[in-house]
Amino acid sequence: MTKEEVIKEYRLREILAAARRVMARYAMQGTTIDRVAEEAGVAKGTIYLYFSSKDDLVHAAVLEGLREMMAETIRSDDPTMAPLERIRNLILSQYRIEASNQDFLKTLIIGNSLDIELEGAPGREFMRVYSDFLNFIASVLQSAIDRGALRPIDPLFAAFMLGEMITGSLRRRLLKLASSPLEADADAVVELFLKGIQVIPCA
Amino acid sequence: MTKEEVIKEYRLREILAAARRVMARYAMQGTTIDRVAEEAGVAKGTIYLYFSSKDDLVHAAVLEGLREMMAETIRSDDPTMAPLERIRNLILSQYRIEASNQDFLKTLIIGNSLDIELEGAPGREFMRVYSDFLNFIASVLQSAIDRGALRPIDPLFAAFMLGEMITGSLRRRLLKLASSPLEADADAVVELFLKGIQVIPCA
DNA sequence: CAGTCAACTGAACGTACAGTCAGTCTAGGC
DNA sequence: GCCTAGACTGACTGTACGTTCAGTTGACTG
Repeated sequence: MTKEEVIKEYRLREILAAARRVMARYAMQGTTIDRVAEEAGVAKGTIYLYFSSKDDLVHAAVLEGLREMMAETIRSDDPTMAPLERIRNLILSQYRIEASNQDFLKTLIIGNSLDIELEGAPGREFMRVYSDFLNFIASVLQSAIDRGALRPIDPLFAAFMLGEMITGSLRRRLLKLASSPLEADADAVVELFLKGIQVIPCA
Repeated sequence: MTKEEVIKEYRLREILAAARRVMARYAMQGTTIDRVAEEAGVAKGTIYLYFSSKDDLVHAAVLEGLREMMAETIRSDDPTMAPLERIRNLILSQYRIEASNQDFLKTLIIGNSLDIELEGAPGREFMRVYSDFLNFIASVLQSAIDRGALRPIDPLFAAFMLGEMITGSLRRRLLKLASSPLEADADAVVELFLKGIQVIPCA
């Protein structure tokens, strides 16, 4: 990589990071090119040297954020753990990761959000990244099923619902409907996901 | 109520209904006062006789939509049912209701969404309505706990998570990640909520 | 040191809308 | 049948913001 390429790469990162900070601070509506340019310390026009449009920039920034979070979750996986422990560990990790990105996530899961067309290149890109992640979680669940630790539930369904439960639990915090410590919250999700709410009958 | 009041009330309903149709069709970004006016068959200025701003209109329309759906769920409740049957019935009802409003909900749960400040009058109004609903669901769960059908879980937590699971399941459909028949989907949520995914050990 | 070129700048442009208001219409009272 | 109040209209205004592009900068070359 030449020196110029390094600088360009650095600028790109800087603009993406600035975009995410602006999104976290001003929500989607308040995210303007002017603000991102100011935050990144570049002129408005410069942004258009790196991104073809505002949508392009926003999509890239969000995608990057999600990708990082998913990668971090996957990195925290330890395949040598016992199945249930492994799942519990993944849930706690993702919970922690989502919580530490809550300013960024806030603009995605409460208040205003993305304007994305499911059909269309960016939408498909999102779905591809997300599906990869779901497949990873599903494979972990599947291996637990194979080992007899889980009921033979559809692993993709369970993976999706698990994500929704974690995000939902975070949303509950952001809506100020929960004030319990983070760990207690995460444990409650683990418990609910594994055991449900019904009184456990004798199998 | 005088004749004029009846007419004004009718206009108000018409504008709110038009706003919801426009939201469902064009998503939040594409919802303009011009479009709502055209859809309602009134002039732009007329809308400002009934609502003080675009935000005011949008908030009122969304609130009305949510209120109706919640009321319909509550109406479907039958307190004489056995606890688990009663919960199952509520889940299936809400699932059906959400599914039949999916065009409207789509703009709220995927793609772009509301720009609402949690503090501030509209935000507090939303939370009040939503909390009422959660309290209702929680009371149903509590009565099942009292009867020994459910584990002694925090009922407000469970009520919230249940809502997230149902909405999440609908989101999965909207994202085209599920194509199973609606009933099968709803049943899977019931099952997951009640029993979790773990193999049921002998109590 | 002059010349070249790509990166960068930010004033200016165009547009899409929210919101306004002078004017029109109509129903009901006198 | 005229008058008035207030509901309604829609052309117009103001503005915020995405996008552009003519000009500037500065690093490298010969």
